[in-house]
Amino acid sequence: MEKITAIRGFKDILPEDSDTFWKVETIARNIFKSFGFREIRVPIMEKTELFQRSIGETTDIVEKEMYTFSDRGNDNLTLRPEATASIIRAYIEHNMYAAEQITKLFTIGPMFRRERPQKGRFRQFNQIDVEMFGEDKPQSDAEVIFMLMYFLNSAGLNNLELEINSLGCGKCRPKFSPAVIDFLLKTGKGSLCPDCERRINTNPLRVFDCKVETCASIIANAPKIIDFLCPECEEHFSQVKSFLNDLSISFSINTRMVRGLDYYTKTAFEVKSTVLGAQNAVAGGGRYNGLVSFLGGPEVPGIGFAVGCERLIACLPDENSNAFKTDIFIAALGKQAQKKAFGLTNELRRAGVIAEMDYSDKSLKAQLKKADKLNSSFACIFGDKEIEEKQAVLRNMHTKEQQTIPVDELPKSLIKILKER
RNA sequence: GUGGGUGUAGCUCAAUUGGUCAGAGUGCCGGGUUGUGGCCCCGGAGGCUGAGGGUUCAAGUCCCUUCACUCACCCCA
Repeated sequence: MEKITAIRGFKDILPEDSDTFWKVETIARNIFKSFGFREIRVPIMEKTELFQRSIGETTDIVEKEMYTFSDRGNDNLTLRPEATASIIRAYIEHNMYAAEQITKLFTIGPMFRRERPQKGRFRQFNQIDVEMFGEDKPQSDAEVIFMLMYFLNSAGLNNLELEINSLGCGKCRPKFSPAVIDFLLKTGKGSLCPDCERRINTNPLRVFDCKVETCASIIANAPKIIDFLCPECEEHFSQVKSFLNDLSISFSINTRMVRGLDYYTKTAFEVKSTVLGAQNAVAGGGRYNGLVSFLGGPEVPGIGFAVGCERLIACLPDENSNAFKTDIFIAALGKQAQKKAFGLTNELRRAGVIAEMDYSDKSLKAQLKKADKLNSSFACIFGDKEIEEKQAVLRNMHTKEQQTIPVDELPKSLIKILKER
């Protein structure tokens, strides 16, 4: 029989790693809460149209990475490649903008992108996603970035680089794009890499991101977005920088950072780790002031970011040994003891004690071996003999010290000892 | 989608120019006398050498195909 394996790029998160995910998510929830963000859980699938409209028809995500299919009712559906679109959809659908001026939301869960897997990149991966609606003040940009950095540091990340940029708005971008295209056609024609030649027509701003050396050297002299910002965007950007400085957040300005999704305006930012390899972006985000209305909602500004959980965990120093610990192992010897121990073990568990036993009536030696393997702090030796003498033995597995406990006080005194240690 | 690397016991890896090559360590199970774990010693289970085809007297070892994993490009978290 041929064995069935998981889908390519889809990973099982095994118990050892699951603990780490749990820790990271808990830190996120607690920190976000203190900034006033509340959790929203949105579906994993949406109508394809939602992503096409929000992310942009010509982006790589929409063009070739989405898991899109028709279901049995011929509805055109897509497994979400990111969370922002779904959250905005929910925000509009439930008229959340009417209930309050500012809405702060976050969600945690899996995203799907059909890319070629590599280090730090999977087809199903988890993101922690944060969105804030209704506020356009530069403080909010700084607040969100500050919260992100605070979270990443709290999760245990150290070697991080924060890069920010401004992408302008609907007023300044139309002036900038033609300037870039013009420059590329004049200066770069023929010397750009094939990908960039193509980008001139499809998405000229992306040329800025190219890593090919010849392209990079050409682009070094290209017009910069920040030189084209309208007075409003310029003021906003300088305020953001100023507030970040006030919050002691160090950053660098990357005028070539453009980000892959079409909807960003004004502030864009990215957090990179130096220890990850090629896929070094741990988190990224930005402002998207036109998107809510573009998706059918009111004119409400928004800003948000996403953190890649797998990438975050990948750059965590791997000291955390998530060894499973057991409080007590009940070593039952004999038929009668087995029967009573079964009740005892479950009684202990009901009291919140991590208790284990063995059902096969093995030798005491084998059972203690098992207790040791389970990383048990204590072993309770509980045989027919102990029942006879009405005294069970409690063995401390670290110190080897043993004490006797009256059998008829059994669950109670064990719970007491274990809770008080 | 494109390119490179890799695929041998649960895990990490060995197997001279194709010729007893199917191994080691670790892990797992058991034992080292009567009811006391970790160390040590001994024993045991466990592999159609990723899959399919070909060359050969003979193939983990060569060739082809395929699948998977992995790294990089592309793009992004």
